[in-house]
Amino acid sequence: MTASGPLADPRKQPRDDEFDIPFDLPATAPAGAPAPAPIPAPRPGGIAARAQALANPGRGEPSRGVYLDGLNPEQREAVEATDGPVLVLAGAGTGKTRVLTTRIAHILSLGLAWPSQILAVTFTNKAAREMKERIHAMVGEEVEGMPWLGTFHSIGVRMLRRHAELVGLKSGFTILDTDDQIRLLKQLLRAENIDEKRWPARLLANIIDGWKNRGLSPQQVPAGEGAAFANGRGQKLYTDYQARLKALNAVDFGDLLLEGIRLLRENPDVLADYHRRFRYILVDEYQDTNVAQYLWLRLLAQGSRNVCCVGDDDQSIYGWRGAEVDNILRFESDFPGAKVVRLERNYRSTGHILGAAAHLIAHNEGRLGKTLFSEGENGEKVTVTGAWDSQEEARAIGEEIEALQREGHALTQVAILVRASFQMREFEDRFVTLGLNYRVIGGPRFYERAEIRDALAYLRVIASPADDLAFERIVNVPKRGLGDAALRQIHDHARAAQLPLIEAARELVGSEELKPKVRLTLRDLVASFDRWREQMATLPHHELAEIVLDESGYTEMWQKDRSADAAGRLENLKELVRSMEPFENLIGFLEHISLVMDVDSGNGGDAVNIMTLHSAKGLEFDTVFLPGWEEGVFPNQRALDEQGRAGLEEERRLAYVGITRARRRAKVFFASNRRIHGLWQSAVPSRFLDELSEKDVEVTESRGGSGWGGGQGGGYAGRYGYGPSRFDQAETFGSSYSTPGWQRAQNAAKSGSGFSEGRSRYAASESARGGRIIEGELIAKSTGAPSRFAIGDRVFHQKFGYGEVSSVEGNKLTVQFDKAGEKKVVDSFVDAA
DNA sequence: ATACTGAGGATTTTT
DNA sequence: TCCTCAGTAT
Repeated sequence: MTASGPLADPRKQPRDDEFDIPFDLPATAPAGAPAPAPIPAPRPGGIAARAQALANPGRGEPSRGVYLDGLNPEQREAVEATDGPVLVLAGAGTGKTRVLTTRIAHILSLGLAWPSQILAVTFTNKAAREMKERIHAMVGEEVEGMPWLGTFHSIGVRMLRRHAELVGLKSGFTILDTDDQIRLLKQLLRAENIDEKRWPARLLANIIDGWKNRGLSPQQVPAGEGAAFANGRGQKLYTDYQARLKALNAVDFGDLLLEGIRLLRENPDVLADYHRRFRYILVDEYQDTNVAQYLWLRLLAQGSRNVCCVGDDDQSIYGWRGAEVDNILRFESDFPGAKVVRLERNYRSTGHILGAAAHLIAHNEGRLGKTLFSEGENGEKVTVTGAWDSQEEARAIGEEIEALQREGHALTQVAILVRASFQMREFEDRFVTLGLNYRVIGGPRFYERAEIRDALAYLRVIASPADDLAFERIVNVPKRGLGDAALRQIHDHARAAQLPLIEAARELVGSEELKPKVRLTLRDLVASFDRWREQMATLPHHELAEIVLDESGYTEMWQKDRSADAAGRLENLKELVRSMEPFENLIGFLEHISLVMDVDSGNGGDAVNIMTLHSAKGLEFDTVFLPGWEEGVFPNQRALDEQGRAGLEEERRLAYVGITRARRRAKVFFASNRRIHGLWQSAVPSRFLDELSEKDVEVTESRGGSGWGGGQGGGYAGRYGYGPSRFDQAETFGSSYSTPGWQRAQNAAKSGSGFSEGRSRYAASESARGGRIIEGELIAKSTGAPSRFAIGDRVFHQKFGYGEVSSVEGNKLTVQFDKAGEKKVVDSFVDAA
């Protein structure tokens, strides 16, 4: 097996023998070791033996290890129930990961299985990495013998590479990401003469993904659904798409599972091998599994039936991408005789936070029901604060954070969790003004950046010349005069001669068909690729990457670019090259990148975390700010429109996830007016606010004193008003929140001074003026050392690019940025241009 | 082949 | 409002 099956840690050179060992022998067994059938004895001196010795000083009875100490009774029950199916319902902060990792350590130390006989699946690489680290902490090096610890996708690839021929692929198949997928679909749509305006490729990609999530092959698509796209051509397009993938020897992410299912179903011998191999199966975040993943798991679990799924139905927030909460709700009937363990003891949050969250989530109907409790203090109440508009919301949160900072709290322990990323901007702008360090988590991913994808495309063409999608991507990047016309010629020839694009190009160069200029350029390009491919054998791959980027003119292209982000892009390219170093070779790196494509974002010191609620799942912070709790924003209007009650319940689970991220302080905000897509809209507080238990909530005024009902000349309360909405009539709204601010707001709402469409525009300009006044005060207060910049200076800012200083007040500058417009920034954030 | 212009669309995200 | 994409003008 030289075409490299990926290992759980792709940075290790794939071992040649990995797949040649019979499945019922452990991959890690030393040569000549006895086969551990049916139950392997602990190897002398092995981890299991050591653990047993530790656990049972003076006794021969192997039952209990030190690692079990400190588990509560339920956790211990979940760890020790090794036989048969187990469902662990683990509420937020109840030690879910701990149970999972301890269970693995337990299985290993009792010698119930070799490391290579345990299948442990997670959703994200991050989760897999963490699990691996924690197991390592418990059992040491033995974790290195666990090749089947990984994400659904990485394990899927591993199986497919081994048996590629059985599903019509070659082992070196490439994995397409969403971008490649869409470009391919665009080609298909064009070939079918389908109007891409009416039937966008992106939509088709989503539909196909949806089918794949549900485990449906083209033939299995329900007739009605297959007809829904492009006047009945959906199913045909799906079929064509799969055919194209096969022709390219490629798969998309969905195929990694779908083809895996097909492989197991159509090849009983292969399935039987895996049944023998996997004595124990563990699944993290089971509530997030989709139908395909469920089917895949069920196939594999039919062997040993020792399957342990850990999840929390209340934290199922990925329904929109195919996750089926049903999978967890149905576990007991899917796996008869299953043991269900509930973990309800929360180790993370204070009583008030838990109480508020529990009361909220109790409004959902379809749930298994858990009641979290903690033995800690009640702590601070959850606060609910109204702001006039989103700018003021950001200002109020900024001030609270500065206050926390003054009290000595670390910014890394503060998070702002938003529903949608458009909400982040307001905070970024505000924090730039304040000079408050922040980091956005989850934004555009490293690998999605154009420059990274371009660089990778070059490397892909070098590594696998038949990668047409990669070739297409970079054939004219940087611009070298090989435009549409030239590409079409190459395409035509490739199709006629049945060759990959780059080979077709090579032949065309030798003919008279191309214009002389094009011919020369293309000849150079083909020659360059030949040269690079030769160098692949002699040069370390990261050096090769550097050479490729330089010689292709790619680096130069960005060096010449004067736009704001060019510097950052060059930095990203350097980072990419750096990240290649630990890998054994180019192939290994590309394999890793196609599945992981995630570079550890260097923890840039003390900074506030800004992220979406979705990406906050699994994390925890001392203080959590939850802005934007308004009807339409959260719960999100589209979720309600498209998914109805199910959508509302998922939004509510999202709210639950948000609150339960907080250890000590949860602070909810809403704004009465918000600009959405450039239009000011008056907003109604989210129904979720009223679903928080009053005993755990305190309604406060925004700290800046300029909130609704607050200060700033006492101006806002009178102008404040809700637009007409069903929420106004809702009975729950007549709640007895009793702070002055809340009551004033209610009075204002009842007095009928709600804004009409026209007046909400008026409100917008008023609020904008209010904003500047506040900002003026702040700036006036913060005059520090005189700035090193003067009016008229040219400056460069990491985020906004080049600009000219138009005013200087202390260390705060007002800069007219060429691209980003006028911004106020702290001078330490800019450099002289 | 590239630069400009106007329309349209704009959640959530992993692999 | 602001960004992306497609189509047109140079």
